[in-house]
Amino acid sequence: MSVPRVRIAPSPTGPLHIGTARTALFNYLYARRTGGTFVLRLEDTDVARSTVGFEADILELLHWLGIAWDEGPDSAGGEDRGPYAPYRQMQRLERYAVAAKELLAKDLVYPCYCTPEELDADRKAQEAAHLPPRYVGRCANLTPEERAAKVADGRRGALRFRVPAEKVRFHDEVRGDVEIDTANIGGDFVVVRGDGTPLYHFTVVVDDAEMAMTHIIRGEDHLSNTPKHILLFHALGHALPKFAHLPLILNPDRTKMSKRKSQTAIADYRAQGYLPEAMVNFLALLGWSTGTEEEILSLDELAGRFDLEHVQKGGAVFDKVRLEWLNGQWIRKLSTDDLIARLQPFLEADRDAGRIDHVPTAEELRPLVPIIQERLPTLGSVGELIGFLWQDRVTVDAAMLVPKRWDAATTLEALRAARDSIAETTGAVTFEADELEPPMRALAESRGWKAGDLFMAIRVAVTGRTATPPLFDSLVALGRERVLERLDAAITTLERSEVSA
RNA sequence: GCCCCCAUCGUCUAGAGGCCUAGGACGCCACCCUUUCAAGGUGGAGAUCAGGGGUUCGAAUCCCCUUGGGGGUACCA
Repeated sequence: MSVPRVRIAPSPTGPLHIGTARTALFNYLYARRTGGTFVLRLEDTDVARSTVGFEADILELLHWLGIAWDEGPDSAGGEDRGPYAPYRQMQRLERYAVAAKELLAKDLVYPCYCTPEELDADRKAQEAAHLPPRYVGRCANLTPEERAAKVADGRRGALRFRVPAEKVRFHDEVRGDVEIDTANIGGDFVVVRGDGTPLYHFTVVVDDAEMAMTHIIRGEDHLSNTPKHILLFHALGHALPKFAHLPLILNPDRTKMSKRKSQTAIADYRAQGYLPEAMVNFLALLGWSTGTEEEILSLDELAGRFDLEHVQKGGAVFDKVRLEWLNGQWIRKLSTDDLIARLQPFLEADRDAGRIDHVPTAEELRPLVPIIQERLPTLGSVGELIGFLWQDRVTVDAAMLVPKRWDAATTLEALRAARDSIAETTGAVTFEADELEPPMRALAESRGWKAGDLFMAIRVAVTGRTATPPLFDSLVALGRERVLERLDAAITTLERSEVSA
């Protein structure tokens, strides 16, 4: 067989969805593994719901994930690239019209003048009679006179495909042989709306045929629709591509992943600080495995291993906890400069949201990388981790300042002693972690305190939180002046609560 | 309702008749490391392979049934 051609065909009716991204990824990986061509086509025939904003979101986030396509539009409203242009269905309308005309001429398709009300009544009647819903065929055998009468009556016909009575059999690359009786697909289905715009099942086949797709790799939700597509391929006189239906990505309750129950927009994951490397790695392993025990894999490594044989048949629950773990793995692999660069937008967002008062420079950030890199589950958690460094002041209440095993009086005494020690024994110039720690340990020992308790009191006083990166590194990052200021403020807070108590 | 698909630890999965008294990873628990939090290390609990019948010397792996779950059933995609 010739070079494989595969595609992703998103509808710009919503932001890039986890499921779409996963399907795009599998197609991309398949193309790269086989030396094939990966095409992106925009299915924008649902004019009422399609927007350029969604188109922009989809294209941009696929780029962000590193999923590159060989043919199709590169950007929203941008020009198409590739020999089968255009790749937006609304710009391919004549082609569908030509195909429809051809089918009409062969009587493979016929005009249907049924009104929505009639159709609705049919459906209700069938439901009441416990019959499966299907088009009753009212317009299937209209005479030319009857048609003319309908038209004269002002009715605009939709085009319906004549579904032949047969069993459609096909081989699915992941599921094996599938057989569906056309008696069960709902009767003659509409292919072109009354207003002349084509419908999904029609456009997808016309385009897949014209664009010479060799493999249709898509979600399992299309498995039941495949007979319609096969019938259409035959009607159009085109050879069948191979089909591969991927297992669905599921909500925790095992229903098809949805916006209602899960976070489905890729943009939201990016905004929270998930790395594209982690998203891709995670998505690839939802419904596919290498067959080995490898699991931390880059896009290139995935492309070198991907195959349809190891695609799972059953649906896969989207486990966000596992994603977070993988994200941590990828964050730890980043170079210092790379991490700093990727953190920047998140720090700016923290500043814009008022969570920090100013954004550190790359040089301020650099010495912190060793102590934060292994503590970041996501890039977005940086503010939560070390935001106290760029807040003008931290607020702590007296209760929080007192370590578990201590009382307020001890804490006050300890903070005063620590403050004095830092003020007296360390200079601004040599304010280093190595120099800060010994006097504090000595202090704890001389008073019979556990070093950990002393450290905790200082930690809370200076950062406003009980969980932070190592204390002395935090003090160094804060600088002598601010450490003393914050210790003073904490001491004052404690003194006041002593008085009122 | 009807049609189709699916079914291994809570989750993602390895497994294509004997290598499985079912392996790995996430999560969980314990311990180690340790100033907190992480990260890391070690160990542990966790699946009678949905259930029942076959086939076979032998089945998680093949067949059938049952049950459960999911998807599809639009002039949406």
